[in-house]
Amino acid sequence: MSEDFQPTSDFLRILTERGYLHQCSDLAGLDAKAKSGDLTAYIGFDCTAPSLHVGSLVQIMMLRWLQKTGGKPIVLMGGGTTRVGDPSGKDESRKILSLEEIEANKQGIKQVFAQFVQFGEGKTDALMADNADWLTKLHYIDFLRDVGKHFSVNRMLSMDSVKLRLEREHELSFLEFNYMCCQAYDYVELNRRYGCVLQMGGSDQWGNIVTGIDLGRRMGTPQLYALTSPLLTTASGAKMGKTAKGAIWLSETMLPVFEYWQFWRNCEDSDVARFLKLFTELPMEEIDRLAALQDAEINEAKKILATEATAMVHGRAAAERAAETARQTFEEGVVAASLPSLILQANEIPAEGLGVLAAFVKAGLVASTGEARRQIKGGGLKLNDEQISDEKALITIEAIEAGAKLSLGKKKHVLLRLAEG
RNA sequence: GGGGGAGUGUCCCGAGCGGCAAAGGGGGCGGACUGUAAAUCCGCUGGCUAUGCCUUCGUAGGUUCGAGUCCUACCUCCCCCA
Repeated sequence: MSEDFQPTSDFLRILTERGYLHQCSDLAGLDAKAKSGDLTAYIGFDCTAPSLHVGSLVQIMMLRWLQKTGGKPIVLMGGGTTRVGDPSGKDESRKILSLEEIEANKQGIKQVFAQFVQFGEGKTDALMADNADWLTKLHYIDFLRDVGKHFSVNRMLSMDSVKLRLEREHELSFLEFNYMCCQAYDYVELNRRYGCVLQMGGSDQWGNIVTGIDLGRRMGTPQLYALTSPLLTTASGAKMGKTAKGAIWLSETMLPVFEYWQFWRNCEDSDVARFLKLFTELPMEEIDRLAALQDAEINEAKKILATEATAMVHGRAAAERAAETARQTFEEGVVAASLPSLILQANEIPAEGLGVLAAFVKAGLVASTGEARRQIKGGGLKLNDEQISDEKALITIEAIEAGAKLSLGKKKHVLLRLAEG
């Protein structure tokens, strides 16, 4: 990488100073292009889930910055490539999703984007494309002759996405082997349709992106560019956004706002500065000030990080509500009514009361009654801040009406409530 | 095409003389200590109507009172020869 190069375009300057930049095929060339005020770039997202999670947030933010600095972002939905399945970073083939599922996922993902970029018809308005529009119309023999002849199997075999499967001795189907060809072709197609000259993505996409540039050159596109962001891990090396309890989703229906806020609040000290730069839009001077805080004071920076990052996804009002809920819960020790809650129908509760094991499972705090038992043994479950020692304990309707708070550890809380009427 | 080896707990890596819910790590979760952090120490890390029952060792059969372990076929992978 060319550490010496000082970008002069707003876009690359911001990406550089905020830590989005991992690799770029030609910084100087791209910088000039960005400066010309006519930069169209895309990032592809496969429709494998009904929402995106924080693992994709870096990419989303890059599109947002692109728009803010005068470029045109294209969000490419992988309606076609999702039917193939990207082998990058996966041990096994993903199960084939039905067209309905893919379509539903696409809608969910589109909603997430509406929070971050402005869609429309204007020059810098974002555009949403779907590669199903062209990939599903290709004819096999024509595609092999026109596109396939440009691919070298020798080089395809050396790509990380392929090598991983080979090294782990897992099967790689011919279907998946073709994924990179589809992605490369997407790039060419987006250039022809919209004049897109930059593809961005996570560092694991480098190979696929460069393959697209190469294909473009052979098929007569103008010079295309590649830019990747670092693969996000926490300071202790764990992959971002994936916990045992599930991914950190960006959609409220899949993860309560409070828990999203908590995710950022609980980051490691050494991640604070990096996360502030990547996931908030606070000015750099402010971030420098926050990052300089030491010891317990850095908690202030974490709260700001949590609120700013949450506001980005869920809106300022919801973020501040989450911050207030956290303040009451952790700083005052009060039971905040705005904690995530589990609404129970009266008929779900047996006359003698609801068993604690079942209650914790229903609340989603533990995955099974077995885990609930184990947590009780380890002293991890609490009812209204009292450690539960008897796994047969019951929670009566009266107790729920009086207010019942279930806790796993010190940080995860769920209120039990009775449905109205 | 011929010969040799391998696939283990649905997060990963990896032991496993026919009695195995299966050693040990890493990761994760909980406890102690803290600042809702890190580091450190301790516990847990198949499911259930639970002193018992059910499901797990690539897939499908077979031998056996009993199979991760032995046999057969198939799938996938690695190595050597052609």
